[in-house]
Amino acid sequence: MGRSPCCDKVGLKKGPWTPEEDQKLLAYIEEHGCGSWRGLPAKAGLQRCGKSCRLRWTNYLRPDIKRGKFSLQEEQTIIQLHALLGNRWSAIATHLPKRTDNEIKNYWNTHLKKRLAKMGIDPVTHKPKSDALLSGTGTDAHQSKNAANLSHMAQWESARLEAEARLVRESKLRTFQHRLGRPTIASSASAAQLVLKSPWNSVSNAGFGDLESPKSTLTSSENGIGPSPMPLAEFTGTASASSETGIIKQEGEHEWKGLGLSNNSLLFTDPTSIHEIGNAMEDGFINLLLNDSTDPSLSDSGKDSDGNSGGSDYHCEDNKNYWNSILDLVNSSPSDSPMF
DNA sequence: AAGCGACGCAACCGCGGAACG
DNA sequence: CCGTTCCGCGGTTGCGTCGCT
Repeated sequence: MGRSPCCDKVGLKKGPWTPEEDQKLLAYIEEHGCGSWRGLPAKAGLQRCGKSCRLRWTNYLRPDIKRGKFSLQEEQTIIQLHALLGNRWSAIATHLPKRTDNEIKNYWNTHLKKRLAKMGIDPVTHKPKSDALLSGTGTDAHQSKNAANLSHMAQWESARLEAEARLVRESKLRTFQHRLGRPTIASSASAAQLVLKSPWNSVSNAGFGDLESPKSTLTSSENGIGPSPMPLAEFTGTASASSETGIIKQEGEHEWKGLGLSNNSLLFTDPTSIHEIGNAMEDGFINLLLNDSTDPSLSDSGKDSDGNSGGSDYHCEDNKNYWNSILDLVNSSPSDSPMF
């Protein structure tokens, strides 16, 4: 249908932004808000296209951006959400207060992806590389059915998170504009508690008894009150090299150490335990789908910190724990942070 | 001290889809 | 319903910085 360019290519500046340009953009947005990006540059006196202005604002100038090193908890959150969502950086960003999707994407590509690769984990599938190869050979009908179910649930969860992300963004925008004295169109989502449920919520009594429903409760940031992000993992910092596991830890990297699941935290017993992530991503769902899962001891809250109950149950437990931790993660409100 | 490659981050590009007339 | 415009997302690139030789 023919698409006009986002801006006239001639006469528009490209490349790094100067402090003067930043100041102009900031001043304009503080004055008028960021309504139409297309018309903004001309009004703000900038020789840039609207796209460039939007990018500069969202990735750099926004006052609610935290810059600098990612915390361990943030790293863990990114990895877990990436396992769930894939390269949906904007959705991931909504669960990381004050981080932009671009920053998360860059951090993933430059740090986390390499780190997982070093640990023998496919950063795309979050499965151990050997398993990733094997997974393509499965011909069993039962297995493929389970995989389809897994995929289906993951798709729903993904779609739900995207919807959440949109609502959070809208809420943040309204908050900012409200603070600028320009209240925008009222939305039913504003200041309201939003509850989005995944479809399998409704079948929890028919086989997902112990699976904490991936229900999200979003509270608008306008009230400025919200629960603190739950701790997700426990790390112990170390700069030592681990020749046994083949993992070379660099300065600033951390050994992922844990003791099982405790108080909504996913804990790894050793660096190799992260290999369980891949299995958990697939097997966790499959187990949940296949098992009766009515054992109340499988719920997060009652989980023993030992986690080494042994035998095949051990894998099963870990997988459930892993998936529950991800669901817990996405259940935590992304809007708990004071955005402005 | 200079050269060179690796790395990290900011910014750009193209596409998909929502919104609107 | 269709065509057009605009926004936002994800992938990619380019350039500055750092560290090694």
